Parts: sequence; C-alpha cells; structure tokens
Amino acid sequence: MAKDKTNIYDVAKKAGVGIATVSRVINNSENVKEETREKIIKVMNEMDYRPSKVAQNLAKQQSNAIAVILPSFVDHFFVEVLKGIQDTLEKEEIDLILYKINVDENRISKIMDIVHSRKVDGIAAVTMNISNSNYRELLQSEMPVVLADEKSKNFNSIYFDNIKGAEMAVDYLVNSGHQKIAFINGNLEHYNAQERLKGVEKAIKKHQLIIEDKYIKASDFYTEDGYKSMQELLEMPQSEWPSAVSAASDNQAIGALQAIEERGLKAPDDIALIGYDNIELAKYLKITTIWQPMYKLGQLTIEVLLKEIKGELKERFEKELALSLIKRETA
Amino acid sequence: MAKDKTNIYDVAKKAGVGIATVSRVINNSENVKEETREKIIKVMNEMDYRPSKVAQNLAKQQSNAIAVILPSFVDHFFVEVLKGIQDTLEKEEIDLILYKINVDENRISKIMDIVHSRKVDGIAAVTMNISNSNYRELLQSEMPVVLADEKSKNFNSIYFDNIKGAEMAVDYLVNSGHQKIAFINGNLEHYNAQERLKGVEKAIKKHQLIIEDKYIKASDFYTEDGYKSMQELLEMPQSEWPSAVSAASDNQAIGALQAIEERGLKAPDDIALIGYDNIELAKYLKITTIWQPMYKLGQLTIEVLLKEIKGELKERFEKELALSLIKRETA
DNA sequence: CTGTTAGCGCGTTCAA
DNA sequence: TTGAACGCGCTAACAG
Repeated sequence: MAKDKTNIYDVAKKAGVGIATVSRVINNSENVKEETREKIIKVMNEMDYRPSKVAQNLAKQQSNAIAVILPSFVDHFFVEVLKGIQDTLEKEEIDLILYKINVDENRISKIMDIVHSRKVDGIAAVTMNISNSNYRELLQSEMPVVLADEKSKNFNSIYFDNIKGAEMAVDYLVNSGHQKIAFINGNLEHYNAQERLKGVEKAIKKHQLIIEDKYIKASDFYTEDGYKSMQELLEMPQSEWPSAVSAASDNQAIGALQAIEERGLKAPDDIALIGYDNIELAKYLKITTIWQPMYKLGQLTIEVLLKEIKGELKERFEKELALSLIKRETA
Repeated sequence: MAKDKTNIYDVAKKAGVGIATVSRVINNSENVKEETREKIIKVMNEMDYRPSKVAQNLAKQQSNAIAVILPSFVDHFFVEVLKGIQDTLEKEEIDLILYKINVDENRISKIMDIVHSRKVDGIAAVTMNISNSNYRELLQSEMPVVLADEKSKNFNSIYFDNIKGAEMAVDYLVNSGHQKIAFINGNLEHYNAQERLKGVEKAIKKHQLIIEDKYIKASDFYTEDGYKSMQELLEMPQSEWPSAVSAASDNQAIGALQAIEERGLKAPDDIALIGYDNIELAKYLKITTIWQPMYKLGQLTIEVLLKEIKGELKERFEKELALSLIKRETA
C-alpha cells in the first residue's frame, strides 16, 4: 500500500529542517526562530498537512477526548444532560465519545474496557449506579471520573436529593388538600427509585396519612409504564381512585396523563398529577413537576471532569444540585 | 514517570513468548498452538492486560470509530436520528464520536479536521449541506462519508423530498377546505427551507390559489421562531388571518400553537395547524404533521457507512425515504 | 534555536 | 508455530 498521507517527515524534508522543529511548530513551542516557523507553516499549508491525532495520542499518552456514558438515548432526561455536556465541551478542543450501557450489562466491566482502551482522558458516567458495585478496579485505574446523578464517597459526584424531591411533590399535593395519593415509581432496581419511595413514605408519615400498597406502583421510568400504572389505578372502583398522583418521571406523568384523558377525565380537576424532571415536554403539556436541573448537571460534570484531568482538582468533588417545584396546570 | 500500564512486552515476557505471538492471540490469529494461546490468555487475565486501542489504531491505520456530525443537539429531529444511529452502531464494536458544527462555521474545513485526525474510519454528516460547498478536498480524501438528510451526486446520501413534503401539507389543508394559508418557514439559508418553499408554491399554484407575501414567514426552525411568526400573523386584522398555517418544523408548530392558545384561540377550530417532522412532542400535543422517518434515516445512514468502510459498497448509494402525513387534531 | 534519537504500544513481514 | 525487527506518526529529552 503506497503511503498517501503526508507525515511529519515529508514536511521536515520539504522545509529542510528536522522533524523535531516541525513538531515544535505543531505544538506552538516558543523556541523556534520566527523565520523557521513561518517557513514550516507555509510548507504545511502547501502540503495540506495535519498531524495525526492518533500518533499524537500515542506519543503524548493522552487523547483529548472524554467518554460520556449514558443508560439511554431515548430518555429526554439524558438528552438534556448531554446538551449541557456538549455545550461545555464545545469551548475546549475535546472530543466526545458516546457510550451507552444498558442496565442489564456489567457496567464496571464495560467501563473498564473504556479505561483500558486509552481512547479517553476521562469519563463522565450518568446515572450508572457505580457506587454499589465492585468499583475498586476503576478507582485504582486513576482514570479521572465524574459520576453524574449519583452520590458517591469514592468518586467525584454531582447529584440530586431524591428523597427530598419526592417529598416535595407529596408535600405539595397534601398542601393542596389531597389525602389519597398514589405514587407511580420507577424500577426499584434503580437507586433513585428506592430513594424516591423513601421520600414519599417520609412525607406521608409526616402528614400523618397512610398510603395503601395498591396506590404504589413500580414499573419503569418510561411513558408506557406511567400509562399502564395509571390504567391500573383507574381500573379500581371510582370510589377508590386517588385524588392525586405523583410520578417519578415526567415521562411517566405524560403516560398517566394520556390514561386520564382517555377516560374523559381531566387533571387536576378529576385527578391531580405531578411529574418529575421537568423535561421540555412537561412545559408544553403544562405538567406540574419537580425540576432537576439536568442541563446544569451536564455542565458541571464536564467542568469538574476537565479540572480533574488537568490536575487542578485538589480533593474529591461532591455537590448536590437544588431541586425546585415548577407549578403548572396539572396539580 | 514510572510506567504503570502493562503492555504487550510485559505479557510476552511473563508468558515466555515473543510479542508477535501475543499479538496473534489478541487478534485471534489462527496460527497459534492451542497450548500457547491458552497460556497467553491466562497471563493476560492475571495481569489484567488489555491492548491499547490507540496503539492498535496507529499500527493498523484504522480506528474502529466513526464521526457523527450534527448541526445541533437541541433539536429533537437530530436526537431522533441519533437514536437510529446509536442503535445500529451498538451491534458493532464501533465507537461513536459526536461532533457539532454550527451553521456559521466553515463546515468543510471542520470536517477535514476530523478526516485528518485519523480518529475515525468514516463520517456520517447530518443536514450539513456539504454539496453546495467546496467539497472536493473531502471527496479526494477517500474517507467513507454518508450524507444524511441531504441529496448528493457525489457522496452517498439518504434524504427526504422536501418539495413533496411541503406540498403534501398544503394539499391536505386545501383539501380540508382552506384557502387562506400561511407558511412559516425555516431559515432560507438552509437548502431544505428553500425546497419546502418551492413545495408550498407549487401546491398553491396547483390549486389555483394565491399566497400573499405577508403569509410567508421565514426565521428559523425553532419553537420561538414559530411563536414569533404566529404572533405576527395574529397581529394582522382578524379578517386577514389565515385559516390554516403550515409550519416547516414541529418545533415551529409548537411555538405557533402556543401563540394561538395564548390568544384564546384553538386549533383547528380557529386556525388549523400542520407541522413537519413528527417529533415525539408532536404526538403528545396532537399536532398533525408530515412524518420524516428520522430514526430510519439514522439507521440506514450507519448501515451504508459501515458497508462503505468495509469496502462492501460497490457504487454510490442514494436513497429517498418516503414521507407521510400523520393526521392528528390540529388540522 | 535545532537535529538526533529513543520511545509510545502494537501489527506485520520475513526468517527460522 | 514462533520471534526479531521494522514501521505506524509523533513527542520529548539530550546534545549541539
């Protein structure tokens, strides 16, 4: 195979200098005579030469790229986080390699694959629940890591208080006069779902109410899950219907809303409904919800990761992002 | 800096073989005695060795990664395309590097940066309007490229018929009895917007109607643009209001819907509204729209790109994906 | 200021 | 079946 890409030797030869000097101008080193620099730049342009990132990576032992690991591309929550990530990354000259790891896969193992590939300088893992697994290997690898949407004592982490969020939702419903409240939760394998259940129970207890098991649903965080759960609720005799429903995600709330409207009912008149996340859809569907600042989560995650990569982070970073209730029309 | 990563030499030494043999088992070469292979695998596991992708890339002159270039992370259109891309890529062991190129940037130049970086084996460029620019350099680079949402005679391309789509929308409105139709277009710098305008004009002419300039708006494809355009329309005397509006994107349609409802009006009773794209939001907001199969676009794009990379594509690939009208409640 | 040389970690002939 | 040696393209001492 004839070599077709011009390399640093070609440039050096044509410019009549050594490759080190060419390398110096590539890397904007100070110690190059202005005259020489200009000449080399001229030659590089003539030959349309650009250094091979791959070779640079190998030599420098760094890649100018980070990995972003997501559990899903479907969920608007993650899309919003991704926006924050991308916008922040755009300012730097750093590539974004996107990985999706499904819930049923061995997360740590997959992440270690990424670590060992040397393709990235750091990893942002979103909602990966690493902390409960055998993360030692990852820790020891000394790869810069930031966990987003997950609290951790061992890694940098930026997270929300799920207990508080769920509690806020129920508080709001109770303060609006509701007593019979149902909770449509996500999959309890998710730590976030467990926490939110705790928050609901805490609030219920605080208000000296009780919540029967039949009012607690748990499937997954998606729209269809919310739809089904709401249907089940509405299949009960009307006298047993909850007067308000709290969903663990806006996606579920949207599904629930569908189920409500299909019955000819309305939120909040017949059944009040509150979501969780504040995805864009919630705004247009006017769903009252708990706002998790996802964009900011992505933004901050990258800022911290970049600092860690540059060695500017002196100690483990840990931060809780504040939640807030967005009052709209469904509750 | 002490070397901390175990490399192929470490493995070879510990296993008492040459690095070539280790390399052979890494790459599943046939010509290795079973006994030797097992021993090497054992050692690799013990040392938790994994080959450096970067070094492999440099040696093999390929990267097992592709670039996906998008104009935006915000737009649901692109998110949907991205889903199709990711799902298709997931089956292969190929990394996805995401690039965003803004409209005001020199696209070809940016793309050539990616080409020369050697970080990817192929490029999927979505809605990049490469064909009108000076693409020769890209063509000559022989980098596998697929253009998505853009028709091209020089690159593999998968696209929609924008003229037909806009025409379908207007046809539908006219057939529903509307005569005074407004068109909220995207930025005319986009080829797609130009085409859609043509489609509208074609349909109007076909039905022997006329469309006054004041009924043709052009800003950008986003929600706020649709909102503003609709506001302008509604600022005219009520007698001059269009009875139906066709928007060039669902985002615009959503904004337009907002403007309509804020005035206490309803679609379709007061003003009929049809969108374009069929993003998820449109479904929940019950917006009648023209469906561009975005997911399929992403899927097919990657399939073609992978074939091209593998050298299985004998000739330039070109395909138009069919549009369809999704009737819902706003028109 | 500049050139030589030795890596970076792996793939791949070419002999053996 | 195997191993030695060279090449991939570039960076980083080191010497000059």
